[in-house]
Amino acid sequence: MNISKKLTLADLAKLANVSTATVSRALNNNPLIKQQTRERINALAKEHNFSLNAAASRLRTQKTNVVAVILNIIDETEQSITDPFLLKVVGDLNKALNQAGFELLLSNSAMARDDWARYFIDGRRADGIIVVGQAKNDAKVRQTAARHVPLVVWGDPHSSAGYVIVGSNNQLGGFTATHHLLNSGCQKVLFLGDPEHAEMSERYRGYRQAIAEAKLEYDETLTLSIDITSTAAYEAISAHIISRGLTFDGIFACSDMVALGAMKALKERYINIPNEVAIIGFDDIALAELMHPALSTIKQDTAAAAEHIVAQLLAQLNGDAAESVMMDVKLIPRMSTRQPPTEYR
Amino acid sequence: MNISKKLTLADLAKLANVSTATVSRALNNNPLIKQQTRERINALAKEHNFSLNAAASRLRTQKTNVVAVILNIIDETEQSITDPFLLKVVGDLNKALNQAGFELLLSNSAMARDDWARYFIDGRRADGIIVVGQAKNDAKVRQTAARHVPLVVWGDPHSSAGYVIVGSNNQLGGFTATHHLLNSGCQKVLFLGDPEHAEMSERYRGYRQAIAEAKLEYDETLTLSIDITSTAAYEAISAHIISRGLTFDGIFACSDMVALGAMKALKERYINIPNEVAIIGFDDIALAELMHPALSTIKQDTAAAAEHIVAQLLAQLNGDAAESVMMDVKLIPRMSTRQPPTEYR
DNA sequence: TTGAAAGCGTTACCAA
DNA sequence: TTGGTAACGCTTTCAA
Repeated sequence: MNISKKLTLADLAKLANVSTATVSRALNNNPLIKQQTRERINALAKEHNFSLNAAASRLRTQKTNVVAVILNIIDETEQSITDPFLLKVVGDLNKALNQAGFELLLSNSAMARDDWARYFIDGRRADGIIVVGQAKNDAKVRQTAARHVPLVVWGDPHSSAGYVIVGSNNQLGGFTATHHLLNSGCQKVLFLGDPEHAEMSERYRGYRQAIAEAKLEYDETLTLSIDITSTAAYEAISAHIISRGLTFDGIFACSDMVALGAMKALKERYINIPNEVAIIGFDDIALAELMHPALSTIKQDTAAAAEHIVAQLLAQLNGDAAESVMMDVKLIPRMSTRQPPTEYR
Repeated sequence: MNISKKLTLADLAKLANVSTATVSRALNNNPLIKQQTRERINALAKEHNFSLNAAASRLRTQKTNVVAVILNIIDETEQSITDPFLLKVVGDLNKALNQAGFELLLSNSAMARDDWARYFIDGRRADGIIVVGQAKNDAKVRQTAARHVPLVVWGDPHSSAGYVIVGSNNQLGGFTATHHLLNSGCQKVLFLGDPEHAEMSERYRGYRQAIAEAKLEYDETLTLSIDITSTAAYEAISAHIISRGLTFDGIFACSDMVALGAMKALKERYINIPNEVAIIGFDDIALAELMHPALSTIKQDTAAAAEHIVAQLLAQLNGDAAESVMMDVKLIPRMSTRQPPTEYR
């Protein structure tokens, strides 16, 4: 369109025969400005396709209206970026941030520079930081929190670590999942996940608690510690069956992706789900109900979580007190844990 | 840590007993600066945890080192943000952009303001724009391209639309997929997708071409036009079988997610895959091989694509000529199209 | 090899 | 209700 040099606010002021101060106020909907003037200037701005220079505005106001979102995962080994659950969280965060007038600057721990607070906050690239996932080691998160920058972490709220955490009640989720399996007739429930990983360790705690409350003996060979990926799950279940046989009749997988890997291993051996082995996951990703049999799971409400995360971040930006939030989880029973009719039992 | 006011470059200059110009040059690795001075200043900067104010820097240089990535999908109805393929693309773009020294500002078409060029480029929020997906209607993309801003689109390179496109050879992909089904013994191949959608329409073209080349008659009742989601696929296949019966023995699904929806519909009816109906998808998402049976598909190399996209964007930023790039696709045969042993045929 | 100083385009204070 | 003007913190030209 217009190849001529980019219009500045000063140019617009000249065109409108007012001061730059007036134009600035009009464009920012400052109530001081007379209604008529505001409309005139806005019309002119639209006509000339004018838009404020964000860099200048940010320099002047010391505010960026940007939030850095860091996917805190270690490529390859850990829960990888291919996990649809993470995308769901990012998508919901994007929506919540936009509604609050912020933009989303995306990073992940493999890329973000060593010092998040320094790079994003001191460097005036963002006003606040959201970290998705506590990973196995939250050293970087702690380091960031120590700088007292606006920060909210999606993780496990049980771990009171000196920073604000929003997350599901993982322990209850683990308990509910395991309890559901036991209720469906399982006697030997296997845990498939990473008991060292912040959120997963809480799910594991819930698992142990459900076993204990059912007065069942805990069998440590039924705790399979793996990376949180489908592939690792597939391999672990396959290896277990090969070396020890089918020593379990239920699986609590610490995420839906992990559950899918396990299901593949079972199906390959023509082990019937749920009759021989029932299985339940965690997250309720879109794929869960597309599986055959449809995968039972513990649903995390990511949309609501995203709103809480943004709300807690805004509180910090306004200098108010922020607090961790524990989200409820919900059992979604599907075919993969369906109790068989009595005559077959 | 340091609660005192944020250090500026000027403060650092004072501490080092040099001018601001020298500090600026030192921090930006300007070769004019004496080695020794540079080291001294860098050490001081590190010691004081100094970091440049990006806003000021951007204002001065008129460069942001940010690229806006817009997920061009319409929520709910179209290929939704829950498609893991999109996350893969975003992840790979993030990596490629970081390597080139850029950050990724994430948006989606539902959120990005009406005029992308104005908002991101004129507003100095980003130096360039990457649009992921041409969607059904590329009006917004054309409008952006008309502004002659640095822009690269992930889409179908066949559609020469006045902007630079990087994407797979979708037509060949569609042909290869359909040809593979026919080769595996299918006679009546159903197309499941959206022939109106830019990339999908090319896959559809390939499908038609393969049918024609095999001298088979085209049956229009075997073209199922649906939104590009698993749910729509599940419903369409279910409805088709109910109303017309099993009139097909192969399905070319325009994406893996669509294929998964179709598989669910088949399995629910105990229709054997691949013996009664073979099925192939497109994308090769991580889940494809986790399905049971594992899903045959056409693999798109997203990592390589991301690098091409960034390279073409960089070319435009440097004022060089940029061109569309067509990526090769690859057939990944798995169990969902496995030819049964001869004695069963 | 370094320094002085002019701006980049806004916003917000103080006056009018 | 509006205007004049001094910053915001950096980079870069020109001079030394």
